[in-house]
Amino acid sequence: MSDAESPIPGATVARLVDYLAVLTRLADAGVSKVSSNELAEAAGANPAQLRKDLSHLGSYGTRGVGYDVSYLQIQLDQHLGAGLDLPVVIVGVGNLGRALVNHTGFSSRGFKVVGLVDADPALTGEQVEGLTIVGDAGLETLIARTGATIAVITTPAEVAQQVTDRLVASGIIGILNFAPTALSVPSNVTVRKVDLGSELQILAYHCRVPGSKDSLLSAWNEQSNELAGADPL
Amino acid sequence: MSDAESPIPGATVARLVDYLAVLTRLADAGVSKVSSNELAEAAGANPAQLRKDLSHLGSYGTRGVGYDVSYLQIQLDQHLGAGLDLPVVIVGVGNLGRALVNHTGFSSRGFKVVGLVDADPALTGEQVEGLTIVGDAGLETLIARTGATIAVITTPAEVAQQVTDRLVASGIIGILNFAPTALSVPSNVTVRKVDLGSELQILAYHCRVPGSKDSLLSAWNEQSNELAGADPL
DNA sequence: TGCTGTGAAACGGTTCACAGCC
DNA sequence: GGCTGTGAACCGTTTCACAGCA
Repeated sequence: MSDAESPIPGATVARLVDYLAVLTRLADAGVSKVSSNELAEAAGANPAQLRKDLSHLGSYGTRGVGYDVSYLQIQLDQHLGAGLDLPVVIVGVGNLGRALVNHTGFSSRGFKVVGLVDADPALTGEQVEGLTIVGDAGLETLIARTGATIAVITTPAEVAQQVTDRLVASGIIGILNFAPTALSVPSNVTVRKVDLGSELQILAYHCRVPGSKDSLLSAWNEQSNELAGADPL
Repeated sequence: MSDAESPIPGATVARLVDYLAVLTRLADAGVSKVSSNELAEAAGANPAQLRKDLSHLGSYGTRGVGYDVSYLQIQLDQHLGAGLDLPVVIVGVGNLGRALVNHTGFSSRGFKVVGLVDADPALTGEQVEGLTIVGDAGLETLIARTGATIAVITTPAEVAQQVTDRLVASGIIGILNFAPTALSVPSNVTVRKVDLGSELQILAYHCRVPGSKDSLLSAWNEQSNELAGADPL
């Protein structure tokens, strides 16, 4: 079903991306068929959910058999709009920014970093992975020249909003925000936030609580309680 | 309400972490009172949701007035178990791993990177931010010595599962996984996955679709349709 | 009066169970 | 028989509307 204009649930999209990654790996490994069980396990999902997810795009499997790996891969590619080599600019060339320039996960999924911007004059002109870092003032020109529509922000939180405003004014419509601050943008612009500190903190919370009693993490709490002013929980 | 044993909804936990970050910033700026409107806006949430979220931990506000910034900050700290300087080890000292060692968002939220592991013999012994990189074989010893219970994996996907197995066997109960692969762990271990490539791809999808027609991103599609293999710049 | 705290309704997403097809 | 596709039940989350309190 579902050939109308993509009403794909947001949560499903996130998983489709994972399925696609697994399919690509399987195809490279020469595997030609998968069942929903196998694919779901490899992607860390459950089979019923995978089938439900796929049912939002169409019926690409064969009952009693499974899915043809490369066929399903192509279908997901199309639905997700992958394989385009979309140009991306990175604003903020600190440690994280530099790590992302080299990140293989970007290129392997159809993105190409085409520009780097950093406000620090000491960095202007420096070469990173074949790209020349552009100064603050060059942001607008860079975007116009490269035709980038997606930007990654890895600046300090304090300047993230101003950078955002200039990106949006320059035609950027998608922002991946690593700065630990909320960004306000017009409704036609999409922001996705990734806060690495938050991720760790959320993880730590889930370690503390769900393990029925206190989970092993409380071992550390007790250990550090010797000279702790506050008590946990 | 809710003084029983923390049945805090998972989705709420993620936001509480953000509220806490904003509160910390406000406290540093000398602000002493916030309303749910202000706090929600600063954290990128909506006021009703914020109040609902907070109601899971207790009644820490004053009706008709708002919240006392530092008091609420302390309460969130306690409920989230923050402020403990939890020791964390990073396995895989590539570009991303190095960026995380220096990441201020870790230390500011109560985590301390206490160890680095990398299988590349060329890196063994190298100093990064005052820490000496330990070889593959030293993983177990490092964890025992530092008492770390949380690990960050930034290795290639191919070795992530073996690394995980050894981490778990060494007593690690929380893993932040940056490798683009699903990890299987015993039920007492919590894994949180962050796939940077996926994040970009999900962002790109949301840019393509929701903008009613085709959104500006299709401008790039058309532009690149002139010659299929053409690349920007 | 104004803002918090919260039941209750509405929503979206997940899980279940089985019909449908190979 | 086996595995996909999918309606229907289930569950968690969000939103709403207003009661409760300074």
